[in-house]
Amino acid sequence: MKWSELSDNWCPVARTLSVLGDRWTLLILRDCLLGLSRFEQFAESSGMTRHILADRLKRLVEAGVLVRQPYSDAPKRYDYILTDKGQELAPALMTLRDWGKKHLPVRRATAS
Amino acid sequence: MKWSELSDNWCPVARTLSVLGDRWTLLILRDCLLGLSRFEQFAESSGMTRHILADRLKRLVEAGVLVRQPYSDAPKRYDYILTDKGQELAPALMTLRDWGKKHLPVRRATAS
DNA sequence: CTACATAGTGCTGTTTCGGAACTTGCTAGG
DNA sequence: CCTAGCAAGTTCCGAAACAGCACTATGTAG
Repeated sequence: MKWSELSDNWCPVARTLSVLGDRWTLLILRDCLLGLSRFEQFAESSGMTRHILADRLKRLVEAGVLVRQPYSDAPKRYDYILTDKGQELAPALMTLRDWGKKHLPVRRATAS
Repeated sequence: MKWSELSDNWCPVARTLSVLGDRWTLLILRDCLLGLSRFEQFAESSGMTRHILADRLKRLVEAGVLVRQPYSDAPKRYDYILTDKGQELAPALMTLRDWGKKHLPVRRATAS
């Protein structure tokens, strides 16, 4: 089965994953919840390629999870802001964060 | 950045996603929470290819999210069972389920 | 006119994935 | 013994997705 066919699945979990179940999308949502809103910020924070980032942002806007708000007219520039719909995913991210903190400690020392 | 490099990320969300952030893994977890435990059951329920399924199950066992318990000696056969660590992901799946129910209604009529 | 900043696109080679067939180990039937 | 069937993978190949880097578009500053 192709991934794209999941959007009409009987299972709401599967439908949700058809929107944000790929490798990078949830990372973008994390950044949004951290307050980031611009292309270059997402690119730097997540480390994903600009190519994929552009695609994911477009999909998230189409899905109504983000909105694209102009913050500059001169060179057309946009902020990507979470909608209420997107905000409602915060609890899931929290759970994933707590799970990672508890079960996946960093292996390489990062503390000085 | 490659996906595999995410496992040492400073962010616990990123580390969690390095384990279960790909297209099919959360669907396997869903099936586990629904009570499925065998290869063929996962394959049929999720619709993913056996190839990918075998790989994901292996990863989840390595990550300690599932355990592989023999249920037959004669032809060696195994159940894949959620560990406590895996059970702790249930709240995240619930959130995704509720979000899907609320925001992603099925487009094709499935009710009779 | 050059340099810089933001937000993407295009191109190319590498990975991963989808689909179907094949393998392995064992049981059941003829 | 020979064939069929089941469960759990594994192999192979073509297709899709991805990583990395360069390049474009639009505007500002010097």
